[in-house]
Amino acid sequence: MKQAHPLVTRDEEQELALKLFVVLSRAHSAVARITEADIARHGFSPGEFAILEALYHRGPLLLGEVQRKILVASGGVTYLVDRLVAQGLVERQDCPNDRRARFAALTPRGEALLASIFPAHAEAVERAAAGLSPEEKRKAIALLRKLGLAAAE
Amino acid sequence: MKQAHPLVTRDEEQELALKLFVVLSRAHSAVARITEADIARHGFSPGEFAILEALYHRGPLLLGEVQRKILVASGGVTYLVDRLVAQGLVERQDCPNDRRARFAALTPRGEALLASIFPAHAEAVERAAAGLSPEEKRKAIALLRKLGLAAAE
DNA sequence: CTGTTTCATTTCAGCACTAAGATTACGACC
DNA sequence: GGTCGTAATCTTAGTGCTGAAATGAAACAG
Repeated sequence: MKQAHPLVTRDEEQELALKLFVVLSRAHSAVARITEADIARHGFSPGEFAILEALYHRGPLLLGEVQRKILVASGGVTYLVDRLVAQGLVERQDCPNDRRARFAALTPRGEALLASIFPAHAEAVERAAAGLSPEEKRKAIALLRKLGLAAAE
Repeated sequence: MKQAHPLVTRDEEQELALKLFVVLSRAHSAVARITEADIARHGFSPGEFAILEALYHRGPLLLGEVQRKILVASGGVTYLVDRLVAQGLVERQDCPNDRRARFAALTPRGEALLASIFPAHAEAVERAAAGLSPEEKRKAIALLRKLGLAAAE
């Protein structure tokens, strides 16, 4: 299909890949450090907050959907949802069509909490990403999406 | 200084930042999943391998330098170096100028091991990054570096 | 010197999460 | 309508790492 890029040797290609991996890791960890500090202010772990955010924006989700969305191991979903249930922010609901499956959904209290803390969180994310202009953000989004989709096969 | 970008509203800016954060997280985790699977083949955790790699490419490093390079908590360096010392791959060396500080350095066995496994690891990273052309990799590297440096303050 | 502050590393307790296996339920096919 | 493969969730034991406090050493002020 696509011929190897003729002006780039294998070694240069490999060096680019290694460099890309380094800056990707460092950028992610620098940005995550900021957003996670904001999350920690409210006493949540990253995984807990990821679930709250997913349910807040998409409504009730099957636990398996939650797992795919937030990328944790199967046991992790159970663990995290249990903790949020214990805080009264999330509840499990039986799935009418499939007795194996269950929904996770925000309780009214969880809904209210997220409505109150999400705007400030979005601003923290905005500050963390403030190093790029809107054009640059758009380019970075397109490139990262392409990279991520290819790496996920 | 730089005027707010006049064609982009606050809400659009925030949405871009949130989207960027999502694709950054997903790209990182997709790529890391591939490289960590390769690392696990040799029985190392990501942190252990990061230390081996740093010492392999830069030679002996002070433990504090290792910490900054691989971005772990202070206790993490001690823990990880201890494990590598127990496997005979790394050794601690006293620092002549400062009795508080210590170097970590590869042993001959660690050096030989890395020489034997690093090429295949580099190829795994190359495959993980194969979704982008060399031009795209260069653009992504520049953008991610800018983003990462700004987020790290 | 002496005291205080700062720095490099280690110790230790604890936590967020993983991975493997168990459980229960669906679905399709004889 | 049993059987078999597969899917969704939960259980459990364990791990890789964090964060705070402790240790010991340097640096600097007075």
